[in-house]
Amino acid sequence: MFLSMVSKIRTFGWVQNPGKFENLKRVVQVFDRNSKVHNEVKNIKIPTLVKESKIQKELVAIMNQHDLIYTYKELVGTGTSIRSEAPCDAIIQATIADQGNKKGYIDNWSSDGFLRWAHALGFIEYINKSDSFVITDVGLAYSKSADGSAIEKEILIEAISSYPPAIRILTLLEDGQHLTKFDLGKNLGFSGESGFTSLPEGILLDTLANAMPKDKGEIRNNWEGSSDKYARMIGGWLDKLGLVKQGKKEFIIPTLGKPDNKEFISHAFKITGEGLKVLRRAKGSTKFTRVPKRVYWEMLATNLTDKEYVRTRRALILEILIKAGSLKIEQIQDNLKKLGFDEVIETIENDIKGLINTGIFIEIKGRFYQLKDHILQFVIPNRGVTKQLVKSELEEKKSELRHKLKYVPHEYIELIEIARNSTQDRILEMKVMEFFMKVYGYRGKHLGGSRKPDGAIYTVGSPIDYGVIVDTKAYSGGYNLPIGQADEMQRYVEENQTRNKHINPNEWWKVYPSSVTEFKFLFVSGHFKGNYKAQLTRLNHITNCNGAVLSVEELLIGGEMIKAGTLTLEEVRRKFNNGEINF
DNA sequence: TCGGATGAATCGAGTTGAGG
DNA sequence: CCCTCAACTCGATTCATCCG
Repeated sequence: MFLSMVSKIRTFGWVQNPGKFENLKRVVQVFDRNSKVHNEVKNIKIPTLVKESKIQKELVAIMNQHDLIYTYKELVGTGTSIRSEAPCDAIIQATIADQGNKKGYIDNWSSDGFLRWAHALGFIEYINKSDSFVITDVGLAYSKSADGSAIEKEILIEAISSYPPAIRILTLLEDGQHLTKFDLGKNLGFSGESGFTSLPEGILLDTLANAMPKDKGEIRNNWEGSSDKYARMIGGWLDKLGLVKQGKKEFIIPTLGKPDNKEFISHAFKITGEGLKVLRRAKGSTKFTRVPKRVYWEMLATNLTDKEYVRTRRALILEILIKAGSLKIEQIQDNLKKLGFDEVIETIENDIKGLINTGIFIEIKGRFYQLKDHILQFVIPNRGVTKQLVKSELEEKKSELRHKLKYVPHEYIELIEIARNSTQDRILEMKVMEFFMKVYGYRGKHLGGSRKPDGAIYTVGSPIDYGVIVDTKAYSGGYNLPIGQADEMQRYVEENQTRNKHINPNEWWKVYPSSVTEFKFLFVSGHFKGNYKAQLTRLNHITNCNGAVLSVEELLIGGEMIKAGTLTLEEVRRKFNNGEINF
């Protein structure tokens, strides 16, 4: 590994859209001047699809160069705000037809996906300083292999064997289990952190079981985190190569009056015999017989606020492990500190778990960590001394919590980040409900959907059993509890008081058993600001019901105290005083 | 369902314009 | 008039679910 100056920070290694190997091959062949596809794209596709003549001429000209080196921009191009109207302005866009062949080309995001795919499999190589790509020897061999030939398949299997996330999926399936994309997604990459969202399967199945039949298809289609999607796509590739077999998985999820109710998830996978063989070879019996793994700095975090810092930290941990045989966690910590990264042990452990979940074999024996893989050399970009990598406040807070929380599973620490990301509302909603049930020990349900609160929880066997109507909100700047949201809560509290089917036919309040007679309301978000207090007081006066707001950080701390036995749900009950709950 | 498709959040380079 | 630097603009990048 060596440092290199760069200007662009890109993301590689995690592929969202592409699924067809035929299209992958076309993309690789664009880099092979002797291929048919190269000529087709240059002479037919680009001239007909790229309307802007300046761009058209430029793209044809670079495809006519002697050495085919394309920049990211030339390959991927750009989009517009109304994406379906974005003009074709790049090579990969023109190389692949869209679904239904309406426009004749794909958009920049899918083009980016194909680029990442070809790069992840080692068919093209990234040149940092010019932000461009060239074909590799393996890529050229793939390009030249006959379609559908044994050689082609061999090349693809070899390539996927050195792509860590694919090996991770095979490893998770190794003992023959039938796992869904959610099982896999939860254990893939830096799962849980921003950029690696995974939906809690239990909550999803429960929501599915309790949904109206007409809504089930939509839930099954649309409820999917990024990690779940990565898992689904990798599973799909492996299925095509015969290494896993995709088949739906059924679950018995009892609902009210239907104790044997069945639900299914279509995206589930089992390893095949051939898959096991490939996995054994990828693992090898010694470091030297293992298939070398392609790891990139650009895949060590994706959507994180602090991705540059975190990627470099993770890359350095890997580098430390590559250089040493076997190290204690404290030794890794010391080494990192010498490199300017002062981190608590739990952060390093968390990073190593993420590296393992990315498909890198790191053995943990007692207190010792040892890298079992042969990692191909990769570049850690260096943005120069002017831009020092500094830990952000958010990273600081997360590492503090990693240190503090002994009982709460650390995957929940990412709620701190998720709660600030307004695009992750659904994940936050589901995870918070899961947390209340799994960690606090409340009973209840994630509800969601129209005219229902996000969740309803309650106690059983407390001195005074009570129910809480929960609303969550992911918000970047601090949540001020706008009046619209408060009004919505007012409606839920009142619906629960009157319980009139004609007012709300979905009767969401049926979650609460008759033993629960006291109710609270609660808003959960990253942090609160503005006049949330006035809204809480107003709600309390109108509904005669006590409520509160709860920050995600306090949610975690409360969960820790419950697990440690220093807080009870009865004590939590007394904290609903129309203000912010602090433990 | 499969294989992308979509609107949007965010980030950072470039532009503007107030202050000196 | 020219320089500095923060505020703001706008295009590029990357989701996190969505969907024909």
